[in-house]
Amino acid sequence: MARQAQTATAVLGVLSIGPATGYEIRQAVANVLGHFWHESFGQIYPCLTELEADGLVLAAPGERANSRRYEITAAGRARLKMLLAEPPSPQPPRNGTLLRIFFGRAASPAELATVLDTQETEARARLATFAAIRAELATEAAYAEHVPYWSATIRAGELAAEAQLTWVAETRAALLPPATLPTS
Amino acid sequence: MARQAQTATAVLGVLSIGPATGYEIRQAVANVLGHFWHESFGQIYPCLTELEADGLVLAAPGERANSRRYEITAAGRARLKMLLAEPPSPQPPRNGTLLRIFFGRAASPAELATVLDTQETEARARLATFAAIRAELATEAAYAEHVPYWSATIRAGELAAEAQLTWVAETRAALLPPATLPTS
DNA sequence: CCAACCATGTAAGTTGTTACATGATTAA
DNA sequence: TTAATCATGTAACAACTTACATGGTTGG
Repeated sequence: MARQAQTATAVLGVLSIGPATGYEIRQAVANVLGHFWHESFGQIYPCLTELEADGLVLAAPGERANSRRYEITAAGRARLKMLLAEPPSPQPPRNGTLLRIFFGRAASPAELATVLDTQETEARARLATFAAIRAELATEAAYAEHVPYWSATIRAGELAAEAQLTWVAETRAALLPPATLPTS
Repeated sequence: MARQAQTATAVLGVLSIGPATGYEIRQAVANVLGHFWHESFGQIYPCLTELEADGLVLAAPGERANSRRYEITAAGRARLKMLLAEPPSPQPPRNGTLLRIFFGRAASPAELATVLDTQETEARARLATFAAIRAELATEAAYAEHVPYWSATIRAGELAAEAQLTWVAETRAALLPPATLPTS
């Protein structure tokens, strides 16, 4: 139960919204949720097999040959509720950018500037993606009950990205010699 | 080179500040840097052995029996500079809290409230820790050259924690029924 | 008909954690 | 003297990724 509990949570969660094939679960995880949670094929299929064996999901033959559409069972919903109530197992921090800044004295200013530029570009790209997702969410009437939760999730990403932009600006001013600024 | 490259960066980075035993490296990583980067014993010792074989660090007998104090070599500094210049390999997102919020419709409001409370407590604790580290940094004259970099790293943590507090407040208002508020 | 996509699954390999084994030193 | 801390290292295990193997379906 401890094993793959986190993957099971994600898979059951997706199925709690509606039936899906393994492929579609992967797609769902790769889209909105993908900005906060990652799963790969190699985990999803074995997990589905296990969940089926435990009676937490049911497989029906899909529209295509060899495809199976999974549905969550009542037991599956109960399990999901349990899993959601468990305290999230913290992922050990591994922030490559901050590792580079922390040991920044051993690097050259040009390298630090690149790190900060990349960080800024990525944060802006994420904000743009979130804006696009929000626009899409507004038109999806079918999932109206879920929208507040999805919106809250996206909001976390937006605030984190904004904090990152603030940090980049502050850090540029603090660590980079003014001469390297492109202005004037 | 790809293998354990990230661990090697952290280990060489610590040694670029001063000589240390494997145990001390672990300590260093567990303290300030530990809020942004994690390494375990099982990685550090084999990594040191490899680095020594590659001539990037030198081992001298330490003060205690069976202890070895490692020093970075010129080649080690050069390698560190290279590693710091490489783009950080992104860690796949696995935010347990956001996973729980995203599927929040399948959970009860009480469980959501707990998740948010935990998030808030953790963020506040982190801010307190960062304040303590800042106070300590101010008194350390020996590492004055590194302080701007360490300070920038801590600042990233502070901004992230503050963003998290903002998010918790917003999300409570958006997702939790007003009746569950403890006020009046 | 061919490319792109839908769809499932496995096997090998890498990475990282945890527990264990061992023992010296220091402070209470 | 006993607990905590310093110190190193390994072995087993768990988690996760990647590449591979396979084949159906749809649209241009």
